[in-house]
Amino acid sequence: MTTPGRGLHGRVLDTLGPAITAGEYPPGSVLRTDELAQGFEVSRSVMREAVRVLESMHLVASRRRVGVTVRPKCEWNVYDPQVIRWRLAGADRPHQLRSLTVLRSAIEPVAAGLAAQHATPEQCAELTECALGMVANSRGHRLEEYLVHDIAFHRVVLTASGNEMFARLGDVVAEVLAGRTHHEVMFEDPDPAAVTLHVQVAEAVREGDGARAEKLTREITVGALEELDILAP
Amino acid sequence: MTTPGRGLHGRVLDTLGPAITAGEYPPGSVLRTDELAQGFEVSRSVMREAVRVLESMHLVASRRRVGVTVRPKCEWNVYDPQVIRWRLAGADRPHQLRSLTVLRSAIEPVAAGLAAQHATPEQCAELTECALGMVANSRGHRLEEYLVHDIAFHRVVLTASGNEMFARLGDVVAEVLAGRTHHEVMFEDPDPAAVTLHVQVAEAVREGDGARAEKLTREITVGALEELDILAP
DNA sequence: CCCTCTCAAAAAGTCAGACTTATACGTCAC
DNA sequence: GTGACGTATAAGTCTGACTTTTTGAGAGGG
Repeated sequence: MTTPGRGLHGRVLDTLGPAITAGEYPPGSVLRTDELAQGFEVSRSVMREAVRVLESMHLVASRRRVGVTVRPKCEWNVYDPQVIRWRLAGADRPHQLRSLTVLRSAIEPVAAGLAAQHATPEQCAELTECALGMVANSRGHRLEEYLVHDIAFHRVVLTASGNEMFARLGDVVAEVLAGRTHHEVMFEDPDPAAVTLHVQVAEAVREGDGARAEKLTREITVGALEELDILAP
Repeated sequence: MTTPGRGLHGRVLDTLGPAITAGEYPPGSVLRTDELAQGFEVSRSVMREAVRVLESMHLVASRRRVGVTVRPKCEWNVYDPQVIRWRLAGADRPHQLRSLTVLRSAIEPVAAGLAAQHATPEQCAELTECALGMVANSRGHRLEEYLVHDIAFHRVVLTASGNEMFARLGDVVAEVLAGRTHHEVMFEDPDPAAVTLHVQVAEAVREGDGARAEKLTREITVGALEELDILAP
């Protein structure tokens, strides 16, 4: 994804980050830098850099004379893409997937509404292309090809919204969509109704109809919520 | 806010972070670790730790034989609370405040709807208390006292939603509300209509009326958007 | 003239060891 | 029991030497 082996401290993080986010060390656990360095067979400098990164993610707090203490889950920087990836890779996956899907359901409709106002002609064309790609791969178990276009579609919408906070959620949405295709439901072809909705969103954005784009996107995200059995009776 | 002087590397970040997020180094600029270390009069170890943190925020990328290059704005981890604080403290403030207010307008209504379903009796009580505090301080230039209750109110709503992603936006909303009171409009007493809306949201949540809580919160956020002249004609 | 291959310089990366500083905790006197 | 004091501990800092990767320049050949 990002960069596999970007230095020794990176490889330490690849092990330590998932371990912490998976809850292997309960909140308040104390780690010693020296012991960790020995355990990973790296120098203290390297281990210190790794700890600094974990600290910047608010996963741990380092205090003199005490050690490196694991912070409670509620203090983590849960929007850090790295943290999201670690959690999606671990036992927390289902819970994380639900949280992110709810987040999507709040963001994407608003983003689509803004995209209808701000999208450039190029972005409109790209959007239409993505929607057509989805249609073309919606039958015959072409799940991977469908996924590529689905991800691209939502990424364009978020970018075209013109809001940098929305735009940066493109990677998160990509992870959620990929996760759904690879590990959850979706054994057969995607819901035809969802495909149609994507085409209609592209239309609405092209026509500058923000209200319609928002409403249609809300229907898409409601579908995503229902797939995960997140709904109020 | 967090911890002022948590080590030398922290003090380096306090200078370097704001400088980068303010755009003082254009994207692609190359910094040398050794030169920076000399400039800040710290050892290379300390400077390396600082660079590692900036790297984990995707503000810079470190490559051998090249140096530490500043990444383009669109790649930054803009949800990192530290990055948000740095940007709010710099020249980017107005733009950042708008982005975050739009984000609020997408998140908070949905969060309020969920809070109506999931809020504990304690949270309902706390919410009512906050709303009453806002009413009590809505007249007579008691802006600071009003702000405290306003922040607490929105924090409770986000927490009570039961979604960890929403909950972690409490700090962001606090920054936005504080920013509005301290640096933007709001020279006189807050809008009475907004105060009433908060009281009604507390009611709706207490009664478990998610749809009403969502709708009322949407009115609140629309008001916030209008204050910043963000609206479509 | 252009292309490729080689090589050396440059900057990050790694390591080891010594030293400093803050602080939790135990001890002792009161 | 309460307070002041001292000590052990683990993080923090600094330094200097060494390694590794990568780029860009220059040599050589087509």
